[in-house]
Amino acid sequence: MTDPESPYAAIYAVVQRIPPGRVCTYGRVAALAGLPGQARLVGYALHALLRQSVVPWWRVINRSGRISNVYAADEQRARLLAEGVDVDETYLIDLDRFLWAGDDVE
DNA sequence: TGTGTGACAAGCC
DNA sequence: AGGCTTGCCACAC
Repeated sequence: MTDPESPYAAIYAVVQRIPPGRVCTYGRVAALAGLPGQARLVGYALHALLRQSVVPWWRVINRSGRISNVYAADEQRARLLAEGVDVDETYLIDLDRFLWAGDDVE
């Protein structure tokens, strides 16, 4: 996040738009950020946010509705539970209830 | 400068 | 339905 023109800025902006108690998938965030199919970039960008709590990176999960984060999966699950998101012991999340389509706020 | 890898997604078998 | 393969971009060595 060195240049505002960098795709990372768009990713961060989208993640910040995710309402509390709601989660979003990498692909969804990527699409909203203007990077269709480039979900890997989202994961890579969020990887650098682990130190910065200015962005709710914990609200971003994979397409399977699970936390693939091997670096802070425990912390992410705790944060989601604090947000009101029901996270299973196997890091499974109900996308049908907590998935944010992005149409809540424009 | 070039090769390999990564918090993924979609397609195919 | 579930598992395997390919594509994509940016960054580390």
